[in-house]
Amino acid sequence: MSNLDQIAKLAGFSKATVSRVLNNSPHVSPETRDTILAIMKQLDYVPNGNAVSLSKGRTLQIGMCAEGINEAMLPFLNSFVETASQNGYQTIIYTSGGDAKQELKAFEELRRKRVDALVIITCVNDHALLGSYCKYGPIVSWQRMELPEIRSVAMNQYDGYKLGVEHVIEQGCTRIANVLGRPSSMNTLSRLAAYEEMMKKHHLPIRHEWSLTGIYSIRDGERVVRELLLGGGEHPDAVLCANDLVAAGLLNEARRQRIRVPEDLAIVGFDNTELAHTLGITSIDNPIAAQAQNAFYLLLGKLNQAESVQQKLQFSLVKRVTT
Amino acid sequence: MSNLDQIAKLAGFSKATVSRVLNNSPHVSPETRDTILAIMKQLDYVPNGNAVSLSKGRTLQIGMCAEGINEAMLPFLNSFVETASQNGYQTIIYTSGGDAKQELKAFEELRRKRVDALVIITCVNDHALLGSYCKYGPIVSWQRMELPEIRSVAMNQYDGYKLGVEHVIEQGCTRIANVLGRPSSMNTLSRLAAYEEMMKKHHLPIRHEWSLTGIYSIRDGERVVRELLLGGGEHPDAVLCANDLVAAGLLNEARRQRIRVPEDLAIVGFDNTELAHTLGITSIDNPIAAQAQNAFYLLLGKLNQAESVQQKLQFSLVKRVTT
DNA sequence: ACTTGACATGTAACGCGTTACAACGGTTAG
DNA sequence: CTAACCGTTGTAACGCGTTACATGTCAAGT
Repeated sequence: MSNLDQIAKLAGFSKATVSRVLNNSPHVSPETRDTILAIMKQLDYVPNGNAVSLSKGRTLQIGMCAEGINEAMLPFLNSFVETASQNGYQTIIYTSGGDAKQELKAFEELRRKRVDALVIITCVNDHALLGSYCKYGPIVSWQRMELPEIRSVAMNQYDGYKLGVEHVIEQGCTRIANVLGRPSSMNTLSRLAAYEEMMKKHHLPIRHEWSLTGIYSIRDGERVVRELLLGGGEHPDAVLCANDLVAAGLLNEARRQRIRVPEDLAIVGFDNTELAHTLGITSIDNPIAAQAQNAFYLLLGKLNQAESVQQKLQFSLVKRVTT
Repeated sequence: MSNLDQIAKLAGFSKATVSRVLNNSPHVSPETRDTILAIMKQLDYVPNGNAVSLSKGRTLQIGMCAEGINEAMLPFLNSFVETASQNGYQTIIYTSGGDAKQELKAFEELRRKRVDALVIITCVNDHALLGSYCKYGPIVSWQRMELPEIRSVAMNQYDGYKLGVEHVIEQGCTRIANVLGRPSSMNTLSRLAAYEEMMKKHHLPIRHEWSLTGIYSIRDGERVVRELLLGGGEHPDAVLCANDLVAAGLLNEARRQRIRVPEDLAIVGFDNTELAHTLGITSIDNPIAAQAQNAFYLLLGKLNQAESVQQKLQFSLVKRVTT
């Protein structure tokens, strides 16, 4: 492995000049540049990334912190990685598996200068703890955050959810259930608030036992059918789901149980993923890719780009066969 | 930001001793250790990751190179990231979007010592070019590789595919179609070979126009219905799909076109993902998570673990409602 | 009493680029 | 003819830990 010193000696210049060539400094004569480039090519030289990071004080790496990678976050992940890559940044994935200790390691990497910034997909630790890492570098969250110092690219779920509630009401549904994710998250609270407001507006009854939380996956969605639709007494005639995965599980299990969709049960997903398209699930479109771009530009402090992306950010409802 | 020098001065010891404390060297007296630890805590010190990587000559980071992240690779991705994390390694995602230049950047990161090793999910560049990077660090591929020097954790698709072909023949199908991925990849060739062998064995006709390639996604799967099942003349009565995504698209579009599954058409997926479970697609189970673990241990040169994982590596067929 | 060795700690070089500042030769303005 | 300046290149310190080797101390072994 050759290093900068060797290049300098062979070329007959100082390290500084070689470094200038590497960094495209204008203060190098064309002949010198050519000479040095030739030697570098000859020795098959590339600068050591760690040395560069150490002396420059930045790594061009951004950490992404999540419990695990699932279908729901793929659009965000892909869009973020791509945007970062276009700007010369790489993305490191930290998964915690829901373990706070493990997640903390990701935060520490910011302090240790292994990454220049952090994107938080999910945060298991206390938000205040996360906030205490803000002094080590920029942090942006996809989720809504309680802490003002951590910026978030999440949109107010309130508006999106209202679209869904309004839609099923227009379809003639009156017994509307909610299937939600993390119990006390801002998302869940916003969605519930939207639900209650719309129900009140239309003078429909709010049945709290029809709002389930802690539902995330396909399998969770299947379980919901039993809990919500198979017991005795009255059943909902519409379910708004935490995401399309849940909607898919619900749809599938409902059909297996001979519940007719949408005649007996309307189902609305969230995020409008490929899966919703495939299964024909009505879903609330959430411009996730644009949020990811925003996240990146916010981290870089390039607000202008983020603002220009902002315009794309609004919910819409895509009607398919489940409503 | 405090550094090791400051800790050493404040504690009244040399840098070397402080470093020993950081690295849990046994050659430090307990009192010294306590003193130094106390100072470190007081100054809120953590060692700079880049400096550590530079002097140790390794980063504890592994690069993962793919065209983009999709559902099909999530089990691999998650399993790999988790295994790596348990062993103190982090995973950096490089996506190329199918661009060879972009992919090359990922390879370069190995040479530049930004990552200690590489896992290749898909390789757009010439395999020989990838091979030329072997001298910079360990490389393992998920895909089968033409080059012997690059190890692969892919299983021989031949065996798995045979299960699928045999299964649909047992179900009474005789006009069997293949829907495959990358045209000339080893996977595709193996699968075709398995198909031809089984068809010959059962004296069934091989119709080359029923083997499509370049099909990867849900939408591709939907398209296949038009190409394979809607024209005039004879149609296949079974389709083996490149993966579960394709199977899902195919199933969905087939139903939309009033083709009865499995009566008129049997569908078999590949990989046995969550999606196959959800949609009730018969699928060939591919122990992807175990392959990912293998990949990691191969990279580390810890063959023993890899071998112990090896036992789990065999295909099986999971029958569901599409056959 | 003397060697041998274990243990604790220090010294200094090393890994590899980057960059502030200095220096040198030559040009141009006054 | 000189001061001011530009372009080119070098010097040396810096970013921050790690580690091979050296040194000093004290106890066990003979």
